[in-house]
Amino acid sequence: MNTDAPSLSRHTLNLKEIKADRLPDNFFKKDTLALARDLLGKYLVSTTSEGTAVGKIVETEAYLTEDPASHAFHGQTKRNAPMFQDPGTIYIYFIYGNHYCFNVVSGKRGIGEAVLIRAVEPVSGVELMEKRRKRCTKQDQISNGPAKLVQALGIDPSLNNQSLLSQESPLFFAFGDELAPGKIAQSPRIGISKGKGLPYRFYIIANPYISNKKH
DNA sequence: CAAGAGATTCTC
DNA sequence: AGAATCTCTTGC
Repeated sequence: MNTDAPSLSRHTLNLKEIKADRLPDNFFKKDTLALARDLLGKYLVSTTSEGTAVGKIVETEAYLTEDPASHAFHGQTKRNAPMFQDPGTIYIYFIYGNHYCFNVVSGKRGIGEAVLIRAVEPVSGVELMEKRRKRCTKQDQISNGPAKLVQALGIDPSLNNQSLLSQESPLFFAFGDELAPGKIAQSPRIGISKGKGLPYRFYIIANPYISNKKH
């Protein structure tokens, strides 16, 4: 029995209601590991000309300063400059010649920390997400990876370095499901070659939409 | 299923 | 050169 099955209310979500539930600015002004954990269960909302799509965050990773796996480890560069902006800044990077991944900047301005959103569970606008992920045939693989969710939600890479906290932002976070404390797990991060031992990945236990069920 | 490799381009 | 990935193919 899957306790994460969609509830009826999810099908009735509309943009106005979700906007009223936006996470406040001070939600992001906390320790980066705490933010990575606290974003689990929250909604990530993306509005485009095609419509609105919403995903519940089920997996995140923290990238800290003094962290060999972080893009910011060797200091500020043109690429990672958004990481050194205020918390709530969008950091989108291009990877492996094909893909984009989405992070929220965390921690104090100037230190270079962020939370990578690794997987979301489709909540609203599911048809739109399926359309954008045309090649994906399996229901639970529409948004179970950092580049997949960018595609599914239609996150525009040109949003890089903009603030999520702005009222006009087409991309923002909102309060979502209450999470029982026992549902959160922590593990090493995925796909990195340095900093492998650090348990900076957070996910919702037994959620079908996490990116890698083995970790 | 699990494992491996190609895709494809930007950054340092 | 190598990358905070995805997809398809191959082989068991």
